[in-house]
Amino acid sequence: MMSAPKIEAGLVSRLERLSGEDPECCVPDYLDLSREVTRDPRFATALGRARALADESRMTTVALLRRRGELCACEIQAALGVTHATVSHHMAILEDSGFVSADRRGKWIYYRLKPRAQVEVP
Amino acid sequence: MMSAPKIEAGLVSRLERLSGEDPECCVPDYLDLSREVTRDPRFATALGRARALADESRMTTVALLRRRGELCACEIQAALGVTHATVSHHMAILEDSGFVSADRRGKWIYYRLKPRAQVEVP
DNA sequence: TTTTTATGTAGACCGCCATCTACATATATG
DNA sequence: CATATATGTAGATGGCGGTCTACATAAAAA
Repeated sequence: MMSAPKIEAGLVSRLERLSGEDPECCVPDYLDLSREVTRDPRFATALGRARALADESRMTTVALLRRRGELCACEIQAALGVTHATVSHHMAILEDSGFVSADRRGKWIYYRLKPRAQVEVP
Repeated sequence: MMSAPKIEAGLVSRLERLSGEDPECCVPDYLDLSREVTRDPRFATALGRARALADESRMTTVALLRRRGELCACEIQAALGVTHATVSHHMAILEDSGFVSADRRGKWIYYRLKPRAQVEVP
């Protein structure tokens, strides 16, 4: 959304007309309002968490962890049917977004869900 | 996740060993467990909702609707700084995933949030 | 009706990301 | 130590999706 597309002249004139015909009608600078929202640190967090769940493998992993409580990487690999490299990739994303915590016990690394495994829009 | 990668022989043997050495230890067929989870209709719904929020433009739109209550497409266009075609694309996704409802009043289509604008893993 | 405004649709482009292979690192075991 | 197992990392690749332009449709205004 960071490119610089053309805003139709009609839209601009309508906004100007709106703000002109009724002083009580607050027509904000929509772009600024948007920027204010996205500047909120919670916005980046929420977006990261949504992205983390927006993948079938990761959503499956979280769903499985909800049921099994704890799974090691190799069990997740078996469940997803992917390579261990892919599992490692996914678990890093789930850790970074705060969904899971990792706990190494010997050769194995066990993952479990952190509280509140959901996404809320700020 | 639907390709058919190679599962290392070591993983298979470990699972076999695990299930062998302790009859109480339930080592499920992980792939089947995964399939059971993803077959749940709520899984597809949750995944669709996560995907819907996993985009900066749409997350911004939902956040703005939470603050403003109601916005027409052209206002959303101004806020996002994209073309109307892009807005139309995004709003269709937000409608399909159940986040927003549309209400046509004259030339304008106003969008508002439906209750429970969040994503929960089934 | 003709024109303008608001939104939808179709198709193309392009960057991002999920996945893989190959190699590296960590841990345990012989 | 050497070997086997478990996981991490780097780089390549292919497909999905966000965005655009161009055209189509809906609704109001002239």
